[in-house]
Amino acid sequence: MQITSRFTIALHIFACLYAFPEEKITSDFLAGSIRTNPVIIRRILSQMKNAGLITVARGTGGITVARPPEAICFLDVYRAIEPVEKGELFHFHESPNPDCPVGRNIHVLLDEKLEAAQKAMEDKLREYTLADLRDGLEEILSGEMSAPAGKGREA
Amino acid sequence: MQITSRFTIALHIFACLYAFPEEKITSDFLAGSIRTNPVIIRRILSQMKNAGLITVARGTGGITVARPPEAICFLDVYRAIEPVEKGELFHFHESPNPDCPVGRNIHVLLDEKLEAAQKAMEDKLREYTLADLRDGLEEILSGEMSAPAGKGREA
DNA sequence: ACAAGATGTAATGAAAAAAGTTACAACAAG
DNA sequence: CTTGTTGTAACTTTTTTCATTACATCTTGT
Repeated sequence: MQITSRFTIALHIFACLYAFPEEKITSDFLAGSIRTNPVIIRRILSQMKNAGLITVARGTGGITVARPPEAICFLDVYRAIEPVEKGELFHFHESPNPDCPVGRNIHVLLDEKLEAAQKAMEDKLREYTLADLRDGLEEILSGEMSAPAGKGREA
Repeated sequence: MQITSRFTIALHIFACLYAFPEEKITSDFLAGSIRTNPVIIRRILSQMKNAGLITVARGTGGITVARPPEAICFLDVYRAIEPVEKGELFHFHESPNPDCPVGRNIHVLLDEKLEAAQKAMEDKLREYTLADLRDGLEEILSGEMSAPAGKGREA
């Protein structure tokens, strides 16, 4: 099973904010870049707003990032977007047999280890910030300029 | 989104194998401990068999672990069970706009970082083996003996 | 040979979750 | 008060997971 595309969509949104600093970024604009429905975007924006990562201008439209890019890490975005059952990455079968010594203890037995694995991933997500995202994008785009799309490469 | 319960079911199966070394472990037996359908179990067994982690006795029934418990890590089990699209944990939206500089680059932009996060989790899963599982279970069960279930604790 | 008890797997269904869509109220600015 | 936007409810579609039934196949014991 995979982690929802909503997370990568959220990062996509930030990438657009840094890529088009002049433009007013609306949910329609973003939906065009991501190729999905504007309502999908608005729901994600809503979650990020509630998490205090951005502010959204009602009525007029437009998004502003609430903190400097160095101060928002991927984990902040992840947690804003994936508020899945108590934040547990791994899923247990609902009703193991309490009359079986294994069944009634399987959760305790595994919890610590699985949480450690989840934490390892989250710690890595914490290392990356929106500044990395912005810089990485800048680098890619400047590369695109010097070697434009299409096949126009000299022999 | 969460990782399928099939992974924790697989670990549950190994726990049973170590907890009941005398008994012949059948898919019916396991289904009883996990409280699911035997076919669910058989499909998981089939995956682990294909991955070379166990052998299953056809006809007569019974499961044997193919390697010593120190030689099978949680990641081996995870990979046997979750052969999700090229093993990618994070999911991208299918069709970002290729005419948008962000849309056509979002995948490259994020891939490295998300793979690093996934790898961090997998590296942690690699640290735990079935020997840890077996030992942890043994410890819990010996604790249960001295302080039996129910509320019979002395004041 | 064949009965008993397993596994292997296809086919199908039910339930849950994710993604997409439509519709419209609320809002801000010119 | 018009225009363009956000906020959100309601609903549908699609996908995925989980569960179930059915039956062919295999192994062993008699």
